[in-house]
Amino acid sequence: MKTPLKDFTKKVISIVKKIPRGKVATYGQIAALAGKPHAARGISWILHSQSEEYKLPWQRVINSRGRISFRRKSPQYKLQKSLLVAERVEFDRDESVSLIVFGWNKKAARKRGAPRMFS
DNA sequence: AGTATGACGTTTT
DNA sequence: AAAAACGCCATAC
Repeated sequence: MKTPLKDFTKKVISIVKKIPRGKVATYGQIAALAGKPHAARGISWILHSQSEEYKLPWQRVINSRGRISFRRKSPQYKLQKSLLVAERVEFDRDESVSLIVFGWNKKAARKRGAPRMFS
């Protein structure tokens, strides 16, 4: 047995599991919901190491810009994108998701406004 | 205890 | 606007 997970981590796990199908949340948003608004980085560790163990819908967690946080060519990027597309999440041509439309909790989208669709 | 890693976020160059 | 710097947090070793 590994070291018991901290409350924060368990909280994060339970929150991630609550993200509805077809919606996405950001790392910072989850961290905030778990009580540590600045632990976005910690979230990445959790998803990286515990997603299999706890069957987390890790694909529904993206960064604050509404984009997938992997390099475009990586297999993980393609996997995540296909999983999301399968849930009816749409990507615009900049490979970004509108947090206004698909964000689980709209507050995250608020802050920064919708990702610029054209530039 | 100090360093390294991880899928981040915000501010400053 | 793009890139770098900085800050932040949880684990592994």
